[in-house]
Amino acid sequence: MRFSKRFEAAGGTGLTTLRELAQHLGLSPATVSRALNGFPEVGEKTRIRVLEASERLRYKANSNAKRLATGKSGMVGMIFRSSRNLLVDPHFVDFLAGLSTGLADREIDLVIHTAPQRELLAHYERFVSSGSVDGMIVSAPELDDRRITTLSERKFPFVVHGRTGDGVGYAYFDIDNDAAFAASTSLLIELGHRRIALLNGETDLAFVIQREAAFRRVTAGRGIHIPARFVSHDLMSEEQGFAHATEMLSGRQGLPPTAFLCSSTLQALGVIRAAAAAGLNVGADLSVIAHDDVLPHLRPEHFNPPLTVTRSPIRMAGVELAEMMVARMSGVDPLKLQRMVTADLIVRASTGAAPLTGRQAWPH
Amino acid sequence: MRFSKRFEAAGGTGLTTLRELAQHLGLSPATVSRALNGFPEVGEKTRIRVLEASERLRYKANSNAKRLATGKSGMVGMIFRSSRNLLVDPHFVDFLAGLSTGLADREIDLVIHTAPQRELLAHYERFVSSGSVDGMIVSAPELDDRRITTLSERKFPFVVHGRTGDGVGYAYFDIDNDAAFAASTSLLIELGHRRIALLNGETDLAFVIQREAAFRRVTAGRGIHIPARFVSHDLMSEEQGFAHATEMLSGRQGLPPTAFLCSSTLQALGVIRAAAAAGLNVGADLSVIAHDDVLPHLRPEHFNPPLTVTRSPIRMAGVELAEMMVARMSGVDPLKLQRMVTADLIVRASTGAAPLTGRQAWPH
DNA sequence: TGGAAGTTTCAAACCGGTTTAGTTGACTCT
DNA sequence: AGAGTCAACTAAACCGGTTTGAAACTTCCA
Repeated sequence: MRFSKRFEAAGGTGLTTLRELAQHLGLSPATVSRALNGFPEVGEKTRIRVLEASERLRYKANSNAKRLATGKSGMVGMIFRSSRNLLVDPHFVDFLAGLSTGLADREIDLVIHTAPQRELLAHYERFVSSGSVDGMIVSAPELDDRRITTLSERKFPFVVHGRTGDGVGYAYFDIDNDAAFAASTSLLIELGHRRIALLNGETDLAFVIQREAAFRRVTAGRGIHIPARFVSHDLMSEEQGFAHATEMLSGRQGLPPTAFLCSSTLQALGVIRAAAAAGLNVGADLSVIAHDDVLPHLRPEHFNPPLTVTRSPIRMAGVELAEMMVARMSGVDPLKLQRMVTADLIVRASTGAAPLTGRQAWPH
Repeated sequence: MRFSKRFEAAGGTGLTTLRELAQHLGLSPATVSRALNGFPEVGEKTRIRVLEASERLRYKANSNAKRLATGKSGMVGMIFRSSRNLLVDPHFVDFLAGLSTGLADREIDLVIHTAPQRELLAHYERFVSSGSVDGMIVSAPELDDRRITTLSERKFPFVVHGRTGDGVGYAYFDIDNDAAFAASTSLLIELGHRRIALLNGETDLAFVIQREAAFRRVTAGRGIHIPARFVSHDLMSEEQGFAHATEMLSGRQGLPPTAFLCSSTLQALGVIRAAAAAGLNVGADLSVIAHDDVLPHLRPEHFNPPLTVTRSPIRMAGVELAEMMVARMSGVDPLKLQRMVTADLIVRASTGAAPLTGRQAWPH
């Protein structure tokens, strides 16, 4: 038997180790390590010898040994709750795509971990204090997010996509949800709409609450009352958009809305389908606006009619957060790593003057 | 100063170590390690003492030390080429979603790594022989895929989504592309179509070649000639589908096709848009079939008209491959881990009898 | 009562790198 | 010539777990 039982059990791969390489060269492991890692205190000819031999013997440093010795993993992590399953949400997945390419540019790998809701925080703690990763990415925060408080307490580097509020102490990248939804709402009101519906996301998410607050502030400011049945909280999918729009347009509960404001282009797609089913003409009988996260294969400019949107690529957010994550890991003050971008309002054919019946004030 | 310089540099976190925990309990590290890992040779009262103390002191084993000692990482990896950027492709991303949830069920993490095309194989080698991961997932293989040969040579556990051919020696999960596209093609021919176009994916991918081979075999078998301009190879996106369909329908190069066979529902969406622009009625003037990978927010049954498809959820492939990966890592013979599923043909309103002009044989 | 067998526990080696704290030898300065 | 400086290299400690091989303590039986 060539290898000891212990060696086999330990997953011994029979690959070249640093010690073997050093022995082969008649050098100490220390020197070889330094030569390979580009430290200055190695002679030029020695370095070349080492690099050549390492190439020839196909030496690859054991990454786990390296991580143990340096205390750095070269990876950042992300944890999903298996219940809610963010991985089904295309917005989220597209963010992930941006993130991983952004990290790759900096030679950092992304570790994806999934845990059930009730164990979520425990997994965060384990991930953080086991040294698996050098930083964490938090996405879709809730208004009072315990992941964020946990990571902050542990003083572990992390960045957030979205933010729980103003004046927070962590690094984040977010769009100005308030400005975007205020602008959309104002546009609809200026077009004469008074019965405006909001198809929003699930209630506990911070951005959902922020968007809704803007919507309610602007409508209230113009003296417009929004009945409860005009606001829905649900998955931001085509199906749910269709279902809620169909219900609202049916008029079963009272006059239907003349305009829909959607948190996502998927929901808008559902609204358009519901409008078609109801024989309504989008852009004339009914106006639709959505926030556009720029999903790669869902182009609101190709909808029929082309969709009015507030636009901000979610993939870009991923790329930016990758950069922030790296900065954060190297100790940059989180307060200097807070970025909020405005989403541009792009007016297309899906919005138009409110039909006359829609201009009447809502009976209180 | 509480900690040594060395300690700080090594990322010393001030967290409880196994040795500290052992000292605290008046036991040896060996016993504590065994107690925590459920080995039988530990007294019951001792085990309870250890577990309680570990809980109380919030002990979390350092994962890198564990990995070094055991030679197992508990992670599997996936490498993307940054150039082609599979991460833009929703099919691929949805596969990833299935994969990561499937792996999570088995407590395995997924590591995502990105590398430029020309360094791709080197990164595979480094990933594999540095012990970073216990297994690799290969997606979208080419017909003669060097990633597969490299991994095979290294005898490293891996599974493939798709397959390079018949009688291969590695573990894979694939849909029966041949049967699916043969069935679609046959359906169109039986409906009287003779001028059939194929909108396919990028040329070098194995499934693209397999699908096209089936298409050509069935048409040729019925004596139908397919001119080169009726077959396109491109990204499987809505835009490209629209562009190719528009060009083919323009009739600039000769009679337009009366039917389109698409490798993806996205392309079909583009074809439908092109048909509308050309004033053609899908289902009557023009038939469209696509393969449906069941992207969560792109439901061909909601297209207008509802789309005839061959259907096989790509997300499920991810889940299945996760299971296979685990089996493969624990040494199961790869030949026992080969699975091919058939895609069901679901006929909807987008296919219909060929218009009379379409029934004429193609002039050779 | 002595010894075999079985159960718990421990000291030390090990995984494969990195880093500290020197040592060696050549060169410079006075 | 002797002290001081500097470049190049090394031995050994270290990161924090796991596992081997042996020792200590019980228990059981002749």
